[in-house]
Amino acid sequence: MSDGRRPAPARGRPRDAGRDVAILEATLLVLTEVGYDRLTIDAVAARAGVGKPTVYRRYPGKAALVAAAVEHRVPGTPPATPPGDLRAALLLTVRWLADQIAEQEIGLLGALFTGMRNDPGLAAEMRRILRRDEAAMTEEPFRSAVESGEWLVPGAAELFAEIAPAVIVHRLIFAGRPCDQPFLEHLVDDVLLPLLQRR
Amino acid sequence: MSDGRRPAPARGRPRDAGRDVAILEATLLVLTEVGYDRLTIDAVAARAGVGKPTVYRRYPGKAALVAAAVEHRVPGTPPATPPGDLRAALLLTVRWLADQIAEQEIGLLGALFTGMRNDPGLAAEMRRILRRDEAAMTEEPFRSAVESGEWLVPGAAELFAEIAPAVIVHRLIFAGRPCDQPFLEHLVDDVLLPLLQRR
DNA sequence: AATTTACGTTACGTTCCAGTTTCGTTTCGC
DNA sequence: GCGAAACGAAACTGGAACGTAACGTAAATT
Repeated sequence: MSDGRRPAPARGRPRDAGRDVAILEATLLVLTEVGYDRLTIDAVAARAGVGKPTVYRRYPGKAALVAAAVEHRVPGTPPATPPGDLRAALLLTVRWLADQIAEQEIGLLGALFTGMRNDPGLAAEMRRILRRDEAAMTEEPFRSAVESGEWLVPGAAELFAEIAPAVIVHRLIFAGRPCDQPFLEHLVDDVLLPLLQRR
Repeated sequence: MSDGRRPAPARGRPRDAGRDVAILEATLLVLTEVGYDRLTIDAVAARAGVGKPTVYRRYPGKAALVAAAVEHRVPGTPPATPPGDLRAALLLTVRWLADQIAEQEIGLLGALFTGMRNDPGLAAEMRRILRRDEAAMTEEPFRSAVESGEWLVPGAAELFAEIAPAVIVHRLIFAGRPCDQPFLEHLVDDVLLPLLQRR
């Protein structure tokens, strides 16, 4: 939404764009490290090598800062999938997805959990980002699959986006178990493939 | 784990069991209302109609209090399912599950998200509770289904417990959309039934 | 009755963090 | 060069919540 940039001051010293990105990247770092509620502006400023007023000059508070940081975040691109082998493509995508969630997104999901209670705007923003990432994620494996002449149930991409992240997050958070290779193969062979290729 | 009860004081005024449950129930109430991190001991004490030292006499801090409250919580019992109609049974169970999660468990999941960062013990405790609840949940519909001579894939109960809560939570939290009737029918017809009856 | 402990109330001191202000310095546009 | 605004450092105020201690009272054991 608002990125903290004013229309046209045009007078006096302009803001340092380098500090802009330093603040956002530091926010993401702190967010993934300690979670949303333990994130403090002081910690972000220190990590960014920046004074605290420099942060407050750009964002009114924690919610806006985190929203801007998540917005700024460039999601990793899913790996290119080999054409002609749907199982391998799904396995590759699911492994990449599990790594992404385990390494980065847990902090974002925690922010979503925490922030949605008091700041619905932040929650909506984060959901928008997550949808964007998921869309980018589901595009690749199914495009190559369809190109290979593979038959898939209609709405396969949506079904995948609905189930795969859910099950992975459920295992990581609620079960507290890692998404190792046997689990991912189970997910692909016993859940995803039967659903996507069902006729 | 520890429920804050001493072995055998046997002398002096005994602790009031009524206050015990009042504290735990107030904790659950506040937890579902404001979430884990915004839960304060003062609020719990006030809600329970109890002095703050009375809480601290029983639990050393927030983590132990929440753990005990979640332990004490009696999970709602899933509705009895009609035999001979697996689809109706699943639909009933899934609807009940969605209501449970939307009404109560979101606070618990938030506590899990928050607590796992600084208090692994609390996280483990909450996972144990969640497993217990899920076990109680999956027991009913599949017992009646098997009794009716319905054929199910081996490990059907585990598969259900792995997928249904995950997809429901994903929709509620990440997508921010309600689990209305069309969604639940989609979940049962397009995901659960095909997987459980696959041969 | 004496003792021991729980209880509520109230009042603390502490810590953490938010958000602001001040000040001296730096960097830009004009 | 001059003014305006950003910058870092630091100090500051205020609030919220923690956890503890002190008091008088209530309830149990012996």
